[in-house]
Amino acid sequence: MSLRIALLGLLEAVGPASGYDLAKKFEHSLNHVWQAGHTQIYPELVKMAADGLVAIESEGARGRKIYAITSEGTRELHTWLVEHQPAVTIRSETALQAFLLPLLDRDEAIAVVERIRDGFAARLAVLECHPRDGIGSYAANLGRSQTSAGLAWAEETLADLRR
Amino acid sequence: MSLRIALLGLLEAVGPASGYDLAKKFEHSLNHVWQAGHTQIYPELVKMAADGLVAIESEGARGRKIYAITSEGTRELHTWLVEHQPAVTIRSETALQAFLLPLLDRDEAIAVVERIRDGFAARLAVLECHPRDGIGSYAANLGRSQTSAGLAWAEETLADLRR
DNA sequence: GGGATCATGTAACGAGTTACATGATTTG
DNA sequence: CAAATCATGTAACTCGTTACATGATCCC
Repeated sequence: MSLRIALLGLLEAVGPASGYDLAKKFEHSLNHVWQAGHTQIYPELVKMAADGLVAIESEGARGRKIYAITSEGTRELHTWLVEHQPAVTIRSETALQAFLLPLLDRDEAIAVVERIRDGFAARLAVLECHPRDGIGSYAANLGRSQTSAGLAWAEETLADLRR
Repeated sequence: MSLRIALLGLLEAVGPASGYDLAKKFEHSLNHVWQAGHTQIYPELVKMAADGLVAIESEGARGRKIYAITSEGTRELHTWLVEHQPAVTIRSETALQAFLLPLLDRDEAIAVVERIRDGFAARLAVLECHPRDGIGSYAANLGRSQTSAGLAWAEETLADLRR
C-alpha cells in the first residue's frame, strides 16, 4: 500500500516519470523515508495502471515508459494523506544492537556503539546535503532531527560506558 | 535473520522461555525495536531448534514448550552483535506523510502534522514507562531520544505552517 | 459452567530481496 | 568499439501479516 502512495506522491510532485526515474528518486530523495528497488517498482506500476491510478503517457527511447498519475490516482493519494493514521512498525537493527548491549562486556559494547555512532554520523552527513526547501524538505528535517538524536544518544552512551 | 537474533537475545537475557512468553516480550519491551507476532515466532523457533541454536528444555502444562539457547546459539548471537554492521532500512509512513506534506493545502497539512505529533506523544508516553535500567534500557533511551526529536519536529513544523 | 487467558499451530497472501536476463544508447 | 549507463523485466525466495483453528487451564 505505502509503496503505491510513494509512487503516486512522486508522480504528483514531480510530474510524469518512468519506472527508472522513480527508482532513482527512491535511491536519493526518498532514501530516508521509504525504500524500494526497481524490481518492486516495475511490477507495481503495471498493477497501478491496471487499477487506473496511473497511465502510460508516452513511450520514449530504449523502451522507456513514461507514467502519469490519473485523477483517480490523485484522489487516492489525497485520501490517504488526509485520512490514514500512519502505522508505526519499527524494525531497527541498530535499536536491536542497543537493546542487547548489556550482553556484551565493556570493550565490546564500546566498539558496537562507536560503529552505531559512525552510522548515524554518515547518515546525518548525507541528510545535510538535502535541499532545505521543495518537496521532501519536511521529511529531510524530520530525518535530520531524529538522526541527530541518535547521534547524541551514541555519544552519551559512550560516555556512560567509558565512565 | 534479525528475528532470530532478537529471539536468541531474549533467551540469553531472560533465560528459557516459551514462544508465548517471547511473543509477549515482543509486544512490550521489544515493541520499539523489533516487531513480530506469534505466527512468525513459533515456526522460527522450530527452525532454530533444527539448526541447533535453541533446544526444548522442558514441556509444561497446556502444551507449553520451554526453549533454551544452546552454546551454538550464544556464539551466533555474540558474533552478530560484535561483527554485524546494522543495515538501515527505513519504511516510515510518518516520514512519507511528512515528505508529501507540500501536496496538501495549509489546513490539511496542519491536521496531518497534528496527528503525527499526537502519535509521537503517545509513543513517548509509553517509552517513559520503560524501566531506566536492565536489558533494554539503552534501546529505551534511544527510542525516547528519537521520539522526542520527532515530537520537536512536529511542533516546529506546526509553528512554521501556522506562520 | 462460562469467560478470560494461556498456548500452539497452519494456510494463504502480500511485501520485499536477490539473482538472473536482455537489449538500447551514449560517451570516450 | 568498448565501457558505462539507461531501461525494462522475470523467477525464486524470504519475510511478515491476516485469518482461521484448536484445545487446556484458571478464576468467578
